[in-house]
Amino acid sequence: MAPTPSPGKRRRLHEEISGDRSQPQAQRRVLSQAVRLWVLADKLETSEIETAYRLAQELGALRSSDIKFANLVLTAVKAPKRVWLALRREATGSNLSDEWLRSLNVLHVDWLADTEKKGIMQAYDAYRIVLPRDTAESAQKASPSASSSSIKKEVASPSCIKKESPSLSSPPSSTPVIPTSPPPPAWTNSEYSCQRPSPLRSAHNQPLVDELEVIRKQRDLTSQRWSERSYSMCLSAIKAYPRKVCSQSLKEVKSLKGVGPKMIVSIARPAESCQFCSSGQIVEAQQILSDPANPIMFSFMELYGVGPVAARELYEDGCRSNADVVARGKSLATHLDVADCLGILPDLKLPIPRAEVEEIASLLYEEARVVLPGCRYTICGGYRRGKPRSNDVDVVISHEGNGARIHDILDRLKRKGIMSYNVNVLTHSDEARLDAALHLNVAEIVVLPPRSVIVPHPKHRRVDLVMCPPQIYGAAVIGWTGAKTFEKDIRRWAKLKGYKFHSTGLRVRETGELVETPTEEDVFRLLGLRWMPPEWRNTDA
DNA sequence: GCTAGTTT
DNA sequence: GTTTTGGC
DNA sequence: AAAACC
Repeated sequence: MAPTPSPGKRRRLHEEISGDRSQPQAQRRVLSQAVRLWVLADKLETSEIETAYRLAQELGALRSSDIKFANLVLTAVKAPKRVWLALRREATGSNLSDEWLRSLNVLHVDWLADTEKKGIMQAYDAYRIVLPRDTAESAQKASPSASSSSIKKEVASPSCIKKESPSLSSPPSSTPVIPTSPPPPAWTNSEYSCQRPSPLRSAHNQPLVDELEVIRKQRDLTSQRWSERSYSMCLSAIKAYPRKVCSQSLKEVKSLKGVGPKMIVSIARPAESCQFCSSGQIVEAQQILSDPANPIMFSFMELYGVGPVAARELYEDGCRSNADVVARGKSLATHLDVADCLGILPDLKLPIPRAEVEEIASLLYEEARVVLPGCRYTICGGYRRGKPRSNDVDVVISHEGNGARIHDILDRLKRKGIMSYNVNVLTHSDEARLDAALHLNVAEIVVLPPRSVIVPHPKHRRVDLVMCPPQIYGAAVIGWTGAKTFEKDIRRWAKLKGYKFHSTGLRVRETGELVETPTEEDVFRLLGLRWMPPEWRNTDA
């Protein structure tokens, strides 16, 4: 069996990496901290090695104190065999396996010089030193095509994309989006994503959006908050851009709000040719994915209750798969019992089809209407934005000034065996002194729907049940519909207009006075925003 | 019961 | 050059 | 990382 690469210590994030991180901030960040460099000493003077490290750090990369923390190796040696022997020599002290060594990108030192000279991270391929393989190893190299192609097939078959449109007939053409009553406003180059329509998938630039998303996730993983925000904004600007990003449109792309100089360097060379168009890839995104640690930590972050810090910790603890996480036996979502948490974790990762979202929502409504006669409900979240499959179910229910009844609803759901876990109940009585009746309550629960035609194989599903009075219903529905960047921008926009926007209501900034918003349209009108149908709020990748 | 940090 | 970036 | 502000 192929031994897993002495998985133990791949690296421990930035701690072991002596990168003078106070310094490279304002620098030309041609490289990023995703590059952890180690230089092979052979054929280099001590001073040359030092210069290389210094240059790499100046360009924004990290200097690795030991090969075991690196993901990029530079060498002046060109003979693959010699490089391979030197690497094995270096690796013996750290007990690194051959397989581990092969996961490194080994490049000629010219890569660094050229990267500096051209002012943009150069693609690896032209500089790569392909490590030789001895015959014993080459046997196991041939096989994995079978498994990888089957995975690819599953990913590449999003026939799901336009599968079920809920009520209306299928769209005529172009974008796989559920038709909506009013057409969205025309595209504008705005700093605020809430002012322009964002489709589920970009008709012209989705591959580019996906590349940017890789970098965004890496910034998230490494808790670089503002950089992550910048990539979110850039990505949503390009997602909404109604033309293809190419050398012809480059001039206009450069003028897009949220697409600054660094992003332009990533997307297109300073010259009029376009890096992305020619190679189909952004070098840094490929670099991030080429380190096997990153996809693993990204997948941990998809688990309910795991954020950047926990993902990094899991990896450090030696976890490499979902099964490892469960086997580790530590609770993740802090409000769930360890056994419960680990038991339902696999289920919670599975996407929920639209029909099941609707089924679960009506189950909740059946109980809610008994407790709160005449209540209304709206299914929000990704479902409302037209996503073919959702990660969870968000339902906003109106109540006539009696949010305390949320516990009655939960009791009923529990008695019927629909609610399997109560994760958390937030009774958010924001500014309670000012508006005693205006409560917004959120129940974060896990539901196991009964078997039915629509749900032939019931799974545990995450459900957010939101209850609010009619006066803030519009704000709550906007707040729980998303997407994330849309929410952030509508709040920034509201600030600009002298309001404070929150899912618990729209308020005048100065006085804190509540402005009633029974419908979403009220919020848009009061903020001076054109109506944006939910299907066009897909600002995130 | 508090604070700090993390996650939703 | 400094501040803000959603706001709990 | 970008943009608005000063």
